[in-house]
Amino acid sequence: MKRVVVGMSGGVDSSVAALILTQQGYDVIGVFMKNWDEADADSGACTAVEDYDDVRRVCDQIGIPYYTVNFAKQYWDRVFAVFLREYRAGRTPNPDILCNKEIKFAAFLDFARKLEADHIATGHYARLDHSGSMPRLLRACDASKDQSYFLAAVPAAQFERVLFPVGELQKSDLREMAKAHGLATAQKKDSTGICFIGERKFKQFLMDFLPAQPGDMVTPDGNVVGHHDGLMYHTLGQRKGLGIGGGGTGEPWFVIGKDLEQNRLIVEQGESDRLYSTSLMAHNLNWFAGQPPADRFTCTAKFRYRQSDQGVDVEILSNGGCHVRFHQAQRAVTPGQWAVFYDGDTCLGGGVIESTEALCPLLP
RNA sequence: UGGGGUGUAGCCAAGCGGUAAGGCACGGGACUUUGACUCCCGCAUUCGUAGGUUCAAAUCCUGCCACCCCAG
Repeated sequence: MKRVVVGMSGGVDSSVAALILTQQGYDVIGVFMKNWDEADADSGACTAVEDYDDVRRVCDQIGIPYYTVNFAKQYWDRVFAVFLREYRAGRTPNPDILCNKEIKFAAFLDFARKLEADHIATGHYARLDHSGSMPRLLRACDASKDQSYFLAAVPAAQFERVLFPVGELQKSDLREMAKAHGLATAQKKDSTGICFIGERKFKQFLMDFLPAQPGDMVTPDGNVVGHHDGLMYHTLGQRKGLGIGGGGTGEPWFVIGKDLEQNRLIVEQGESDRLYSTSLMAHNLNWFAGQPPADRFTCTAKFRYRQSDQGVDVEILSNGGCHVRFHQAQRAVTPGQWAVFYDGDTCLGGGVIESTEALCPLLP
């Protein structure tokens, strides 16, 4: 009997993933990862305990053994430290993409090997085609839940023994299945926020690790219109949290840039053309096929989770990066985030956004 | 000190005798395995202040206060 170790979060998706695997005749072991040690007992401190309780309940219900494992050290070193470094550098990282690469499909994979597992599985909404020499990552059948974006940094080899049991399901059917089997998590609300850390007041959370560095908020022509507590607490295209309003056109204000040298946050009132870009440069590329489809190719891309697919022309550069030209100007494409490429339902890979070319230069 | 103007929520701002629009900000929620965006809901028993007129005042009258502008 093939053995599968399932990463269980305490949510409904991984619960059903485990259920499906038992139905398919696998020898299933549930494993709950605890990767974040709560520093202080503020908001959401107990959710990890509740989540593990749910994992235990579900595993008892479907009759599989369960374990818990703590990757807090690895998470901190390989994910969170990078996350903080990126923020310090003025970028906006995506910790969950890194988490998948470094923890769920690396540290966890190694752990499963020690349990002599043939496969690992998670509750991700994505599909893997194992028919070829290399695994091919495909979008989930439920397009509205597709999470392939978050998997774009994982080297293809790390997917060789991975199963995504819920990738074929519609979310509504998955909920029904959980309900039909009376799973403890059937009605549980989907969790959001940074993986293993959870929903937080983001600025407050960051402040615990990146102390305030107050500076001015200025318009593109240099008028000081307010003050900020630190550039790292804001990201491109952001509206909330600026605290400025009134006067002018009456429209809301948005972050359109960061001036690291002078520690100034550049803001503008209304939907600025300056928020739009026509191309980007990316590095740290990961291609599931082992290499890009060609030196130049056309495909679709996403620059953030749940964005609709955008047509782009990709040009591979000699330095290992790539230049991505957008068919249509894109709003608030942000350095540190990931550009992920698709050919139809196939996820080709992705890379970290290094810089963008503005539709309208910020400085004349 | 004369003359004029303005004072409505944190900020803009409608209102012009009939019982406080709207926007921004902010708060809450929805959406969402990053950060964002977006959407929905909430947000002045009260109109600088003290009186007066009136059935009824943010709206009219008077005093006072504050700020702005022009004179000087």
